Amino acid sequence: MLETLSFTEENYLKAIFSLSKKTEGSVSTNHIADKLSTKPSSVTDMIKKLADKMLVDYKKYQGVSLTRKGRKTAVSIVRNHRLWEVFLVEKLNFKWDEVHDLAEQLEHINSDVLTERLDAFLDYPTHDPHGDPIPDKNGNIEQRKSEPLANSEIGKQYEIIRVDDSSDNFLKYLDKKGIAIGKILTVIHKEIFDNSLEINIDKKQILITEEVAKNLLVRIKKQ
Amino acid sequence: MLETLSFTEENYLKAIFSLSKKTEGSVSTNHIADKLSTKPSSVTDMIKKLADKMLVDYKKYQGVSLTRKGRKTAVSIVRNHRLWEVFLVEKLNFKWDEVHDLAEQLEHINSDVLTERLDAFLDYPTHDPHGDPIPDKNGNIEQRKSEPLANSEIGKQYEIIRVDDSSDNFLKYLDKKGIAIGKILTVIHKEIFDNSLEINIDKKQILITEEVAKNLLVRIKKQ
DNA sequence: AAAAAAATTTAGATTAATCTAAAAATATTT
DNA sequence: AAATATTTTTAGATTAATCTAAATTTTTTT
Repeated sequence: MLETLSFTEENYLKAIFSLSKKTEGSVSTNHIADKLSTKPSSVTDMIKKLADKMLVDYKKYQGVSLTRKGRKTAVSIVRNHRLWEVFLVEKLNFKWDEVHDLAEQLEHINSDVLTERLDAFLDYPTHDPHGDPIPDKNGNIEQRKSEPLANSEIGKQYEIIRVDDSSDNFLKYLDKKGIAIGKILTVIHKEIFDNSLEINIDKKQILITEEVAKNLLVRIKKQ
Repeated sequence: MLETLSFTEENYLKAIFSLSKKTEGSVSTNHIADKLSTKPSSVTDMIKKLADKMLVDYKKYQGVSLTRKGRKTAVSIVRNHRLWEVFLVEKLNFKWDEVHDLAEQLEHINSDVLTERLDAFLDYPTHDPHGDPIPDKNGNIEQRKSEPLANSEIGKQYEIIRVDDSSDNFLKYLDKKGIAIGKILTVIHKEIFDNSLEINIDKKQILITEEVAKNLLVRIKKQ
């Protein structure tokens, strides 16, 4: 069904998939080049190749979007990536800031059987260590409602369910502050001047900047 | 220490390592080409590249051998391969005839930390599902003494500790006959005409051809 | 030791993925 | 709507890994 793609082709599909979630619609050549740290001319070449394989829709100068087939492939790679991240954290005791690069390699191992066995071995996890949803084997992605903590209201209680930035530095910062997926926090005060927040978490009061609050995705716990 | 090598370069090192165990000394271009299903001219090109990187010793028309550095790399890939095979069989319930191709991909994931974590997670296995020894992290390979069952003596009891052919077909044949690593057998009779063996295993008497007996490595249990 | 066979290397092409520099198209500003 | 800036594509090269076909070296046979 899904033909064999090169490592590089798979990475392009994944990049386009990831970018199209934000841009809604077609993705520009420059964006892809940025995301993959390559040059726009290289992107144009690869896009043509992917278009020949019916993985993307492409009209010159108009950007690209994934076809159904392209999306299916991309989602399957994302599924692999997130399952391997769970494996690395839960079974091999890696920290959540250490797993991305390894999962980038493991995700390209192409075997449906392996993926399903791994899924079962991990007891069918629904989210990866960063709170991102793991697509099911049919490619469906459960979308939990969440909002950035930056949009929160004073006095309300929230549960942290996801991070929107998975960079090492951000994750290590969160560790240091004792902020983690699943924790409950209450917003005490929002500073009008710089939008920083005073929050209560684990019975301690801490201050976080707006930048941090934008990248913490939460859902309301109770009023 | 060990620079980054391409997938292909790693496979050449592994092939040379594997072939030099049998040939003792240097490995010929044609043998490598056969092993990797490629052409001798391609092998020559790659050998030059590996020689430039000080991974092999090479003199035109004289074959190649691994340098200390090349051997170290090859052994580390073999270590990865065998650890992943153990993982696939013990944790993901694959059968021993199903793991080779997956391990061929997993072995190239380049992370010492990952390897050591995996080793610990599997509780430091010493042998893979085919009975091949897993090199330790320093590259030492424990050599258990063994002999082909074809060389066995009548009336003696042996333990099966390794298979010398890991092809799907051979492994499936062994499954069907109830022959597995760790089983104990007694040699009842050897037919002079074709060197086939009558053996007793799990209280059943079965007949195996010389070809099979050559590929079963055993060690004596008691007289 | 000469001839024949086999193994190995070289020369020259090919494919995938990339790049730089220049050209073309689109978008933005005045 | 013209001029300018930005984005995207094309043209032509480069590198890695491979191939075929021809040339060379080594080995084996006679």
